[in-house]
Amino acid sequence: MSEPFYITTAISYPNGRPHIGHAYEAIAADAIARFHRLSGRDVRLITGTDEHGLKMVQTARDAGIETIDLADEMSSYFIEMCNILNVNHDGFRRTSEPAHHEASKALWKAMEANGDLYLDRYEGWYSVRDEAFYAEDELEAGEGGEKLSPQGTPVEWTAEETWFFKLSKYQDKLLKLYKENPEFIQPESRRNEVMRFVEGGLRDLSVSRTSFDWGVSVPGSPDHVMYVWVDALTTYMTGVGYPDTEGLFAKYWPADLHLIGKDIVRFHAVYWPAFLTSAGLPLPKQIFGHGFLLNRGEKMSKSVGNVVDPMELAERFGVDQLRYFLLADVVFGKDGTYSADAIVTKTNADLANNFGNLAQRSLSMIAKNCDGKVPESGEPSAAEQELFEAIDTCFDEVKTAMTGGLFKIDQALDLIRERLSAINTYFADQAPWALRKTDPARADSVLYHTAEAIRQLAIMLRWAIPESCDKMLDLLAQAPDARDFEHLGTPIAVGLNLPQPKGVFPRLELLTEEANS
RNA sequence: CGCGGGAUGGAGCAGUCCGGUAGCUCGUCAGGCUCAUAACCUGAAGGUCGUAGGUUCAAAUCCUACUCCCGCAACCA
Repeated sequence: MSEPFYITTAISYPNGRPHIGHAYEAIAADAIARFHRLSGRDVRLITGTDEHGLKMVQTARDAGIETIDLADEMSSYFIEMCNILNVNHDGFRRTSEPAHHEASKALWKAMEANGDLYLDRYEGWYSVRDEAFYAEDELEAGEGGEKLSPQGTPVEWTAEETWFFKLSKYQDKLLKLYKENPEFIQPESRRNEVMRFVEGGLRDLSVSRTSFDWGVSVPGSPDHVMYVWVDALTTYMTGVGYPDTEGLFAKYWPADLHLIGKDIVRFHAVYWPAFLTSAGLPLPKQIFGHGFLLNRGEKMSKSVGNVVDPMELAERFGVDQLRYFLLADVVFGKDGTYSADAIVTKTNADLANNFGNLAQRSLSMIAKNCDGKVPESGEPSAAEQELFEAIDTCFDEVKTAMTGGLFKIDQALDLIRERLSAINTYFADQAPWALRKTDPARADSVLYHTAEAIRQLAIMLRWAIPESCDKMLDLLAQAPDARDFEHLGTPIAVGLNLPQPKGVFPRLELLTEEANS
């Protein structure tokens, strides 16, 4: 039985269409999931949408439609995005689903049974826009002297009855958790931020609202709905069958990784483990807060008009081109920058030139000179030994980069790029087109080893750009079930009939109007 | 003293935790090859690593002070 690996993305708040940041997170999660699948692990990837909360209600009201209709429409775009980007999830959970309501209530009851929930009054200046309370000294005066939140949104004095979660009780336990498990929050900078926050003291958390009813109702308190984060985080368990703790849950929980954006690290690294501890459930092994993507160095923003639809990018540049760019060009964990120019440059250099052209030049020689069959391998010379030693090392290094708990995705791809480049160097040094005239057997040997090297690299790269690597492996006539990491050691068969080679990565041209966008 | 991120050859970045010949990609220049997607290979030019001090045999890397840029609002991972 292979070892389970359970990974989740954050669930997206769908009061707008998905943007490049959602795509980035989904792609990264998919790449990590695929890597583990290729390694033979039993992987489960769950994503979804967090559809509750006042903003959804308001957005729907503004549009003149029912909230659920808005949720249906918007979540469909997120599902579509996953399909288009080849994000191969094992479940798309929506918080509006009945099963999810059941899961959230079960978690609530478990926390209540542990004595961590109590009813109290909450009074303060509340901003509907921010869905947050503010202290008097945080407020600012507006132009007419009215009170505004620090974000400049209107606030009103609100007193409501609300359920509290005894977060304060978990301060020491959380700090102990962070200290004993440095990998629990990554990268390092995020971990430091969280630790500082918790060290500063935790207050009990208001976990219910009575001001609207679009959410999961609180068991025994029909006037209350749960604070969005209580039910949003529960999605990770809904995705493995909770509250049923047999079956999927027993197998996959706790999650190996919650991949999230850096803005919601606090909810995942502080509230979530506190909730779970309270409910007597095991904690996820790691929270990883990735960075944000900046459009040409600027934060994307509707007012600046630089919000980019990831589906349009995929359409324009290619799904794998977009995936490769985001995974390879952004240091995982840090903020990154994207632009049409950067995507074209990076994917042309690494995919079209370094990889695609390598396949094309070698496979077309096989097609023309070897009757389209994989030629005899011959005795490996020192050049081949050196090449394959480098490729073997590459896989070890890639594995280390991807499984060390730090997910050095960009480094892993860089290692692969280096080896593809090494194959190009090998090919040019050996010059099989010249050997063809002087030593045909040796030329065959070079072509054989080049094909074999490409086969291995295509397998190694398959988690990042699955569709293209599969095309590449099609050109090498590899069976669909012979494309996992365990097949790296099964060399391509001599005499195998290869299809007519054709380019896998077309070169992209940057359009004039894209030069500055 | 609010918090955080950043400043490294023309551009974009890694390296900074655990001091020891400054690395990668793109671009530029010169040469090679002609199997290939104007691609591939070789070589070269180009940086006193934001500023000023300090520690050290030695600092991009540690310490101190300072300057500049960007987030921490909104749509948002």
